[in-house]
Amino acid sequence: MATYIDPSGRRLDEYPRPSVAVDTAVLTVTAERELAVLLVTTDGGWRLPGTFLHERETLSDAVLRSLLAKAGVEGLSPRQLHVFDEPDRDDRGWVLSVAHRDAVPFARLVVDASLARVIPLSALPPLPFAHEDILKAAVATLRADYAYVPDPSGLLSEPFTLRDLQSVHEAVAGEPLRRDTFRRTMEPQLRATGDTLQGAVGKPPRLFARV
Amino acid sequence: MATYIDPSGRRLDEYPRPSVAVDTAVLTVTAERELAVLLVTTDGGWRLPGTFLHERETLSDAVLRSLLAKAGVEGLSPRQLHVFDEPDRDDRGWVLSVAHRDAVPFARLVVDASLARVIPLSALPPLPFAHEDILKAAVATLRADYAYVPDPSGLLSEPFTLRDLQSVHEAVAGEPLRRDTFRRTMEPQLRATGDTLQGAVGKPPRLFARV
DNA sequence: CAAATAGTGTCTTTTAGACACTATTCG
DNA sequence: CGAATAGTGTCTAAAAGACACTATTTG
Repeated sequence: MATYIDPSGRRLDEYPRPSVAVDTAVLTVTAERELAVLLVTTDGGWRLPGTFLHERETLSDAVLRSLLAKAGVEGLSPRQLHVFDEPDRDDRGWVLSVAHRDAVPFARLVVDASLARVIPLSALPPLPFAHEDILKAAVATLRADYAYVPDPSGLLSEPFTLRDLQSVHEAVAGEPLRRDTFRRTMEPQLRATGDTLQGAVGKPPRLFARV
Repeated sequence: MATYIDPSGRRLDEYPRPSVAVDTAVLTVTAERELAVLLVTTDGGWRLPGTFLHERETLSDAVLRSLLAKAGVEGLSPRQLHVFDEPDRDDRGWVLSVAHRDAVPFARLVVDASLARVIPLSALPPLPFAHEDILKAAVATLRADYAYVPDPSGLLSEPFTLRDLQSVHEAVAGEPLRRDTFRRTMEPQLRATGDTLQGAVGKPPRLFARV
């Protein structure tokens, strides 16, 4: 890559540099089938988990590091949402914050309740300004991902029934979905295991897996 | 916003900081109705225009500064695409590059041909690796924007005929569009000026403006 | 058998695509 | 009038939505 040249001839990588942080909205669906987000608490308030970028670390690695510490979760695949220029004017310095999103099964989030909680979106505490926007963007992208594809983030453990899958999709969408249309959209994208789920009233549902 | 706390108790904003650059794909449609991109030349090669972020400057301002210098264009509204972690391994340091996209009428691009050119996508020279990805993402978002909305980036000067509008949309889409479907999609979103364009063969087309 | 849930057939509505027809101008 | 382009009616195809029916289990 060519060097960026400045009219003054100065080497531009010698200008002052910003601190770079990552903040991540980790979304999940609770056992009660509510869309929820991982929040951490500091100074009595709540915020999305984040950290400063360490030297030569990738953004993705910084996200994973911050989440491993706060939610004991590994193997995520964070997705970038947006860079916030001025995350906070009264902060201690010049900070860029790169917002990320991830989604993970509730069972894989192991949080120390004194540091972090998984909180349903219906019971959200006040968040720092930019964090509300990050959360909105995170939910919007998750909804787009789930609109036509069965559980692309693997929130549901396999095998599952179509009813289970629909309830997860409804939690993500935040609204009820039509049973027949949902089945016709999703079933062709699933693999029937050949088994059925026994033991409940009614016709035993077939079990499916992704791909 | 709460302070980011480190297990070691170190103030994380005292870690080494990356240089932050912006690179922008400025797209336009030429008089020949070809989708084209602004490229700058350095060391005999071509690349997307970019610059390092100056102190306390917003990303958007850095994009505008770099484009004002290279294409004499003002009043853009750059849109973030993605942050590249490792824009170049053999670069002189630790650099994050924030990719942007913008679209501007061809007539407003005033380039010094020895520094920069507007080059149709059909005649693209080799670009640095990440820049090809930026360009792809820029085109994809522009296509999404233009799919159902008449010229949202204002590439066409008003007033215009539906034929003109369609040719711009075809340049963006990279494929021919159906005339009747296109009209039915776009006309309800336009305002007829009440005038027609005189002087050519055939029925004089009505003139429209956005909103 | 009644209740409950799974799974499907089919009609309607909506939207996109295809095609051809009418309308108005220039030369 | 013929050629050219603008604008529209309408049929068809595909997709989404609505609704009700059949199927299979438990108790």
